[in-house]
Amino acid sequence: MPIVTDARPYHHGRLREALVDAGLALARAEGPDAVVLRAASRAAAVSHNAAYRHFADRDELLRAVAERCMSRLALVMEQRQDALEPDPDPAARALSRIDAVGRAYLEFAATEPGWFRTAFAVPDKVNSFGPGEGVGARGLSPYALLGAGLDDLVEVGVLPAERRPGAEYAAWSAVHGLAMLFNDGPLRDLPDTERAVATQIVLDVVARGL
Amino acid sequence: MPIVTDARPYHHGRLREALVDAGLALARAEGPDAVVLRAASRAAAVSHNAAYRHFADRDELLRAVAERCMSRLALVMEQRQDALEPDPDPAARALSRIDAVGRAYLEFAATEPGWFRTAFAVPDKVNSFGPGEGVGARGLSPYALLGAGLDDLVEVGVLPAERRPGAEYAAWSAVHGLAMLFNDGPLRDLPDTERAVATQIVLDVVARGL
DNA sequence: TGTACATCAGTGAACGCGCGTTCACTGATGTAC
DNA sequence: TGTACATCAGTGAACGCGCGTTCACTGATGTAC
Repeated sequence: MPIVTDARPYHHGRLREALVDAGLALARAEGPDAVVLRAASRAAAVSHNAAYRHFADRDELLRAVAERCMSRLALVMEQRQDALEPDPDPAARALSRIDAVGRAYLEFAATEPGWFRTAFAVPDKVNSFGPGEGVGARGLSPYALLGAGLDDLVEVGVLPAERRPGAEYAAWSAVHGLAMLFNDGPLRDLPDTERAVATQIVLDVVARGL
Repeated sequence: MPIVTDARPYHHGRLREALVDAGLALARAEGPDAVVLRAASRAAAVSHNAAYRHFADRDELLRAVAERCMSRLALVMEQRQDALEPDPDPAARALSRIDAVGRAYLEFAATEPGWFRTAFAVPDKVNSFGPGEGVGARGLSPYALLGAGLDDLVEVGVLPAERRPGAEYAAWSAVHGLAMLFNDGPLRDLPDTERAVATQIVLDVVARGL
């Protein structure tokens, strides 16, 4: 029997999770480009190629991290919705729920720019990450949460059914664009008060336009 | 007198321009990250540190390239506007001119994704690049062209004056967001026909919302 | 209950890549006298 | 008109960086018998 003098055994035990956690920390601080195998291995206190026992290559790690980032976005959306005051009026409720989706998106981009960029850093289709990946507590992706909100708008009669198809494009583009302009774009130096104004204008225009 | 046997003299003559041109080609093919001193120098057939005679560092080259990209965007906008059929109705004319701004933006992003990303790759404020930089043939930046279009809308009575402030945010965000989702985002695999639909929806919603 | 052996999960050294940047230099050019 | 000299615009070698990835390896674990 070997004498165990160190709390850290030869076998890590949960290295895969540790690497993803480390990658998440890197993504948070520096964005997707910082999610590299060597840095993640360093953070997990493991030699830099131990990672190859758990990921085929760097891209596989990045995908795992990006999926977690997407989940976090979904969770923020859900939290924002759950925090709403109960409203007896179904139309008002549906409107405030979709508003919460948009604001959560912008809040996430503003407070976690690294994670936000990382969530969109991997090539994939609309419903990224396949079923059950990149989702929140209700099992819905951010895109699905947006779609559900729009469906509700139709149901309560706020959104004409004929305008429902493709409504995601308008809502998503506007909010995504604003987030990009704020984070990495020409509006990055806009003061907070002006940001709030811009946010309100964008959400209003989309709501009115739909 | 040295015997000149080579067409390429020791002194390049217009190395700065040659490096920017090379950087532009790199940006076009691979985006802003590919605008690196060594590759640009190679393309200009010059040793890789000759560049330091003309640029303080890599970032200065990137800025010069990005500014040219922004100019190209402005030029595409102007071309789209100039190509419009003359319309006697001032309101219709103003509307089609602002529509052309948005479509040119999306067209540029779609046909020149590398340049598009590069144009926004340098940290700067709204009116990037200072006066006279990043502008089109009329001396206006893309942002200024958008603003001018919105001013026209007010003038012809299509846009209520009280909604003019901040209207840039809504228009720009929507179009920028769609471009990002198409180019580097989750909508990158959308077929062309669906792209056209999404584009139309986004432009319609913004127009109606304003 | 013991043991041989396959398998799994790590280690450490090394290679190659391309980059930014610095150094000491040389060839070409222009200008004061 | 000639010439010394400052200045400008290049060259070539080198350093250091951090990365991805591969190789041959070793320590730990689990399982068939």
